[in-house]
Formats: sequence, C-alpha cells, structure tokens
Amino acid sequence: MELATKYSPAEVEGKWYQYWLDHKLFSSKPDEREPYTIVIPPPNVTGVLHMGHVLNETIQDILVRHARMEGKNACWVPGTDHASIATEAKVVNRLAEQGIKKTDLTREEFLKHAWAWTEEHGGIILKQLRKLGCSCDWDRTAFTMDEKRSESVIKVFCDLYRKGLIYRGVRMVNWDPKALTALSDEEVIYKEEHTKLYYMKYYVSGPVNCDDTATDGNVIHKDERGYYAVVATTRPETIMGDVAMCINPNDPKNQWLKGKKVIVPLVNRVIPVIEDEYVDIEFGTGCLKVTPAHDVNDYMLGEKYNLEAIDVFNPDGTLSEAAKLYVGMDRFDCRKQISKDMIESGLMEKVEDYDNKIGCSERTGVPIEPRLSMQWFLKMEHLAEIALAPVMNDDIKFYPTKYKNTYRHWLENIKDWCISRQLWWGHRIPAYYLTLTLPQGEGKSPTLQDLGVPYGAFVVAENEEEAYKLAIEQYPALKPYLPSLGGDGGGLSLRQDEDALDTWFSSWLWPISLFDGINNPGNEEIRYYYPTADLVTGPDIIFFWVARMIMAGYEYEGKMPFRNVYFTGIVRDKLGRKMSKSLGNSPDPLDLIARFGADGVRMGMMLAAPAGNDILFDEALCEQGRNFCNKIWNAFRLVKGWEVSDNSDNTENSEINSSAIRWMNAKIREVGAEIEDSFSKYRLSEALMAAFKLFTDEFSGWYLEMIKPAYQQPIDRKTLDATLDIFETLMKIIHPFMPFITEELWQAMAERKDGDSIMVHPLKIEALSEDDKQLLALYEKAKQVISGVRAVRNSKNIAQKEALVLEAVKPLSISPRGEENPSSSEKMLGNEALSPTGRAGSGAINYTLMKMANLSEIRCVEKKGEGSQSFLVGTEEYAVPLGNLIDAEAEIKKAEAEIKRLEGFMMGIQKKLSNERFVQNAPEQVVALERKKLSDAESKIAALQETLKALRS
RNA sequence: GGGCGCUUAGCUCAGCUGGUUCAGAGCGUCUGCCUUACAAGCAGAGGGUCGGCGGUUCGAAUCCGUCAGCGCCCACCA
Repeated sequence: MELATKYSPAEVEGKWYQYWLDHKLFSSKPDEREPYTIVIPPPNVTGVLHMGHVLNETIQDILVRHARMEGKNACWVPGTDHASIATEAKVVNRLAEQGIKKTDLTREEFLKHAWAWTEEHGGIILKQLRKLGCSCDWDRTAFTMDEKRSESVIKVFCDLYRKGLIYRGVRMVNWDPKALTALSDEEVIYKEEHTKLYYMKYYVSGPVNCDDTATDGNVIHKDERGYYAVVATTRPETIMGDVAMCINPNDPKNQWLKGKKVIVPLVNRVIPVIEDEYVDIEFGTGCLKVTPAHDVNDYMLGEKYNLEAIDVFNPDGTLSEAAKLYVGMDRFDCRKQISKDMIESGLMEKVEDYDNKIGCSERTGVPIEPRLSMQWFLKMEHLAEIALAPVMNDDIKFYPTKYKNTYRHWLENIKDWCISRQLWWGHRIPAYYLTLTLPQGEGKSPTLQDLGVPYGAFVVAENEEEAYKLAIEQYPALKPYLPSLGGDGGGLSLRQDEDALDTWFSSWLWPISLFDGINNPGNEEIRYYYPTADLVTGPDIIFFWVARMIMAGYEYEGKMPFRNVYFTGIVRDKLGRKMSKSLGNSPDPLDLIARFGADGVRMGMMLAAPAGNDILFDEALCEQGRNFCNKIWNAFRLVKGWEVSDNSDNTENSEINSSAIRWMNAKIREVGAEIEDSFSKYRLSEALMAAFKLFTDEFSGWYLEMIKPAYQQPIDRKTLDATLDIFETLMKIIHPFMPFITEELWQAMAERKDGDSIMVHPLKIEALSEDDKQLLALYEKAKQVISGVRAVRNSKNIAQKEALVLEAVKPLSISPRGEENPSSSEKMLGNEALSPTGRAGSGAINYTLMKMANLSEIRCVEKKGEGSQSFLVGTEEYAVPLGNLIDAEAEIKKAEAEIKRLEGFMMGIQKKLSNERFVQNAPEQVVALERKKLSDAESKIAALQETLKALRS
C-alpha cells in the first residue's frame, strides 16, 4: 500500500486511543513490578481544557509513559475537583439567568441544581484529556465529592477535632462580600490600586490647655470651631465604627492629644485617645482611627484595650443598621458620599492620591472585607512541623529547588487555617448543635441549660447516629430525651452546621483518598501505590495544595505523599503576556490538536517548557512538532518502500552498512544515556530535543543516507532487519513524547498481535562501551570531512552529481595522536585514508565517505595538488582538486586570515605558559592541554603555510 | 518593607563543583538546491565584549561585591 507523503494525525489518533482503551493498556493493578504512580491535580469539575492543562498533563503523560517504557507498573489516577466556591458561583449565575435567586432555594434544592450542573459539565475536561493522549487509568476516575472521598473528608475532620486541632471561634477573617463567605488567607490576592488618602478632622472634645505657639514639637491644629486632630485613612466609610483614636506615645507631634477625647466627624460620637507603639509616627499625621470590626490591626488594638467592635457592614458589603448613617448603601458608594459630605461640612482637611495594596478575593475578584465572624479553624503548628523537615532535607525533592525557600518561609510563618465556608456546594461540616424541644404546657419542661448543657453546645461526629450517641455520652442528662425511633416530634434534636468545608480540605487528602487509605487504612492499594512518585503542578498552589498534602500525608500515612514535585511555569503567549480570555491570546487546545495533531501540540508545548520558567508558547512550536511527525513518517515510508534482497550486497555496500549499523547503535546508546540523564533531572525539553536530534540528524540525515540503496536497488535483508530494529528502538525512545505516531509506526513495521502495543514492550538501552566511543569519534570525524567536501561544492557551485576526488594530506609535523599506527578501531574499519600514515581507498569509512560526499577516489598524498581547495578537520588537512575552478586570491586571503587567528590564539597560550605561576599552580592536566593546543595550532599553521606557498607559486 | 530568581546569538533557552578550541542548541535569517523518503524538505553559511562596573584567582559566562533593568513570592503601615 502506498503511504501518503504527509502524516495525517486525525486518521491515526482516535483509532489508537480507542485501541488503548479497548485493551485496557492504561489500567494498573498491584503486582510484583515496581509501581510508578501519579495522581492528577484534579481540574475543576466544570472546567474546560486550557493551555495550562495541556502543559501540565503532557508532562505527566510523558513521565507516566516513560515509566511504563521502563517496565514499571505505571498508574496515573485521574479525577476532578468540586471546587466549591468556583462551582457554586457558576451555579448561582446560571440560576440567576433563569431568574432564580439562591436565597429563594433550600439547601437541598440548590444542591440538586449543582449536581445537575456537575453531571452536565463534569468530566468534559477528562474527555478532552483523551484527545491529548493522556494515559490515565480511567477506571479509577474519582471526584473529590464522590462517596469515598466525602467519607474520607468527614472522617479526617472528626479525627482532627478529636485530636484538638480543629476549633470554632469568632475571629477576624477575610470576607468575600460577593460570594458571602469567609476565605483563607491564601485565597486573598493583593492588588496594587490607585486610591485616595483622606485627612479627616476629629475635633477635640472638652478644654484644651496648651500653648499654640510652643516650639516643643507638638503640631496643633485649630480652626474657628476649635482644636482638632487629623486622621489619615483610606477607608472613610468605616468611621461609623470608630471607637478610639490611637497615637504613638513617643510621637512629639501629638503629645498634646494625650488623655483627650475626640469627636468622630459626622457621627459625633466622643471617643478616647489611646496610646500604642504600634502606630507609625511617620505615616500621615501619626493619628490612627481604630475600627476593631473592620481592620485586622484595629481588631488587635481592640482586644488589647478592651474596645467595643461596631460592625457597620452587612455581609454583602452594604452599610448596616449599626452604622446609623448611610444604612443600606454599598461600601464604595458610601465612601464617595461620605467624602463629599465631609468636604461640604468642612470636616475634611485634604484628600491625596495614594497607591495602596488591596486584598481581593481570588475567586470573585472583589475587595475583601475584614470581618468578625464565627468560623472553624484548623491549628497548623503541629502539621507545619511535620511537613517542614522532609522537604528541607530532600526526602521530598522540589524541582526547581528554589521553591524550598518559599515553602519554608510559609510554614515558619503559618497561621491557623480557616476551613469553613458559607457555601452549600462542598462537604458539610459534621458538627451538630443540640436543641431540645418539649411539649408546651406543663411549665416545667427543662431547657438544655437546666440539664447542664452549655449554650450553643455541639458534637462532632461522622453522622447523625454517632452524633446522638456522643451527645448523651457527653451530657448523660439528655438520655431521657433521645428521640424514639418512630419520632414523636419532641425531645432532643440535632441541627447540622450550615457551613461547608474549604475545597482544599478535601484536596489535601487526594493522594491518600484515591487509594481509600483513610476509610480503609493499610489496604493493598494504598500499600502498593503510596507514596506516589511525582507530583506535577503549578507553584501557585504550593501552599493551597502541595504543602497541605505533605501535612496530611505524614499525619495519616506517616509517609510523604510523593517523592518529587515538579513545578511547571505559567503558560504565556509569545510576548510574555498571561493567557486570558479578554486578550484573546489563549488558543483552544482542541483546535491546535486538530491543526497540528496531538503529538505536534505535545512537542510544541514541551519545546517551550524548561522546568521552572514561564512558558512562552508560540504556535510555531507546534508546527515544529508537526514537521517532526512528518519527518518520522517519511523516514518510515523510505524504509518500508525498499525491496529486499536475500543476496548479500557487494562488498563496498555491505562494509558501509554493517559499520553504519554498529555506529547507529552506538549513537543510540550515547544519546539514550543523555536522555535518561535528562529525565532523572526532569529536564524533559532537553530529553525531547536530544531525541529529536537523534532521529532527525543522526538517523535520517546520516544513517539512512549511508545505507540507502541506489535508485531502484534492493537492500539486503540483514541491513533492513537491523534498520527496522533501530527504528523500533527510536520509536520507543520517542513514544513518551509522541504516543500516537510511534504506536502507528510500531504497529506498521511488523505483524503484531491484537492487543499488543509499543507501550508494553519496555525499552532497554545498553551502556556505552569504550569501543562505541572510538567508533563515534571516528564517525564524527568522517562527518566533518563529508561536510567539508559539501562546503567546497557549495562554494564552487558544483552539482552533487559530479563526483570529486578527495586528497588526504599527510600531516607535516605531528600526527593527531602522536603515534605512527592507526588505532584499533580504525584498523578494524580498514580506515586508512583518515589515518595519517595509511594508504587510500579501502575500508568502510572510506566507502562511506565516497558515497556520502560523492567521491570517485580518495588519495593519500604527501602534498596536496595544485588547484586543490583544502579544509581542516581537527589538525588534519584535506583537499579537493578543482582544476581551474579554484580562486587563488580568495583562498590566499582565507588562509592568511586563519593563520592570523591561529597566531593570536598561540600568543595567548604562550603567554599563559610563560607565566610561571600558571605552570606552577594549574593542575598538570590543564598545563598539558595548553601545550597540546599550542602544538596543534603550530601544525595547523604549518599546513596553512604550505597551502599558501602552493597557491602563490 | 523583607525574601528569592533572572539578564548569554534576532527569538526561546542550555552551559553542573572556575580550566576539554567554551562561547553552545533549537527556531528564525541568508545562500544554493523541486537530488525518486520528506520543500512541513536537503546542503551550506553568517550571527554574541555572556546586563554595567569593581574584586578574588595563574585563569571568570561560571565565585564575591556593587549598580541597573525585569520577574516572582511573602508582609497588618492605616
């Protein structure tokens, strides 16, 4: 069958992916082989594939397939994340489009909608991963909110509560007024914004006894209305919550305010002036308004000085009744209005432009409101402690290592983790509040308090049944009020906490919960697959996820969750901009796959992706990937198209071929080792580049050209078989990067059994031997000679068809190795023209030279002939007789320039060698090397001078 | 404000503990080729004072200091 000249990925990829699925080639079960496990960083269940995923998943697939090709039991577990806040926001928006408000729904109704949305959109992204070629074990697909994972989360919550690590309390948290939930510190992003700094007048209440003209450092403000202090703030809308003004006791400017009371503008509340060294004397006027309900620092001051906290905002960021003024107005509208009103009433000293950093919600983007509220927290001290050492001492390795610092800094300054969210979509907190409802009328029904149960008492348990048990265990007096099984409408009842848990409180268990290690400790799977091998993720979630998985790993398995963490960069466009919808610079991965093939896109992505750096993605790189596929395809067409002959070829060809086969195999061993080395350092783009060059340059450019039969001539079976072996090895090397084309060609190069695949035939590459090294060196020299001849052709416009003569000029001074006889490998190959002393015209290397450079003859000469154009390879001189084609002038110039360069070079070395301190201090080897450089240069110059002499005569 | 990282060819990046002709690779560029595997290709070529300055050393792209530019992370200056 004729093969098309171009590779068509579309025809190939779907076919093989289905084949892999049909034959369960990605599936893994514990066995005696060494496991290699990766758990996918679960994408949001309702997410769509973007370039960041392409990068991340391609890397994982390369690692997984590479491990599989090493003969390991590779297991890549896929799944999705419920992404509580993001998904809930999407559902709320969709409901809003249908005219439904979340607040009009019950929790159950809302969750029904959310699940419907999840079923509808969930898993789209996983389907898209198949287009990329990802070799996940799909039977293991999990969801952070499926039964097993949910059970794990609840179990862990209860366990941590019992250990005393989880507590509930009123704290100042980051409040998202749009999503109406608390956030963890990590979910707040600080943005630089241009704002205003408002200087407001706080008039002093009561008499002021001071000398306005004193020069004691006091800065006293006074106008017709009286004495006043100036407070600079960025948030005038919080003045209704002001309960004090604070100065630094050491601030000379404000000594006069000590012990005074001031009047909050507009509000007219009289508040005390307190003193604390926290206040920065340099900032503004040194007077700070204290609003304990709306600022973290003010909150601390409030605690310290026992101040009231007046919360002037509603949860949605509008002004509350407590504010008394501007009630119901949005906080930012209020800021404008208040500023206007104060200016009008002369209470504003001035307004300045100010650059400020504002904390915003990671999800909704709106500015965070520090807010006092009742939340659940996880104590981090113990968890941080067990997670720090393993990373610092490289039990868990980070690539690149610079993130170790980031990691340590975070763990050493960690604060408790706010794990409750005021959301419905997520794992509901398993805390049950006790309530007691008894029939009215008797007048003697006891209350919970009567029974010794404190107000707001709750129990934490895995389910309601357990909760009842715990409740009466804790408060035995409740026992008589346990609801009977039938339920008579009275007695003790439980009300589950309304809050859900932070998404990351389920993700942090992922490497354990995927193998059911929480519910079913010590089961076969967790013992086999855990710890996982590599985690591939972005550095942006090092705190959210990576650090917390390490904590959970040690807390619940006593072991690291993964051995290595590979941090990818951010995918940007080729101009270095982040990819975003609004810029329209983010290509659709599926569209790229349609145009370049999945293999092409994978290669394009990897070429751009050295570890740790941001990735500047350019479609042109996918083109390179597609072109490489085509190159592989055409190489295969060539090999497949050859007629086979069982007669052995003529001597020349068989010598060329058998030598070339040995050389190519040596090359594979050499490059194969480099690739393995790159893999071990997670330098995947380097590994790919090496594989690319191995195939394109060494195999296609050199090897195939060496063994290629003349037009319409057959190839001998031995060479063909060896070539197919080599081809197969190359496909295996490339397979992790480009799974589709390599499977296609592997299947096409021989009869294969149904269900067989390239991926179940591990790749074994032997170590490079000494003989290999010599052979490789010899061929490198031969390649340079061939290139030299080609360059001569190019410069003189001589057609490839025209055969040339090559003169190998006998060295004039020192032979390259300083020895008379060619080395053993040269002898072995009958390489004599290339050696300084031998005869011309025989041996594999010579035949190879003649074929590749189209030479009619190779002569070994004492002196090159007249009208020959020469070139140097190392220290050896070669020449091509050109008759009158030679341009003597140009050659002379060239030779002179080269002599000049070499003389300069020699001077440098001579200077070095005449420096006694160099000769004394430098290692012997280095000195010897310099001497060799000198003598090499000398012999080159001698050769060139000989050339000059000939040219001038 | 603290911490970290980067700056090498037109672009994107390698260059490990200072010394192998160390100044590299891929892409792009230029020149010549539609040579019966591949023009999505082949052959060849050009291209850099290794961000600036100073220091250590026999020797620095590599180590130290400093300056400049860029980027990231952390932090409660209203």
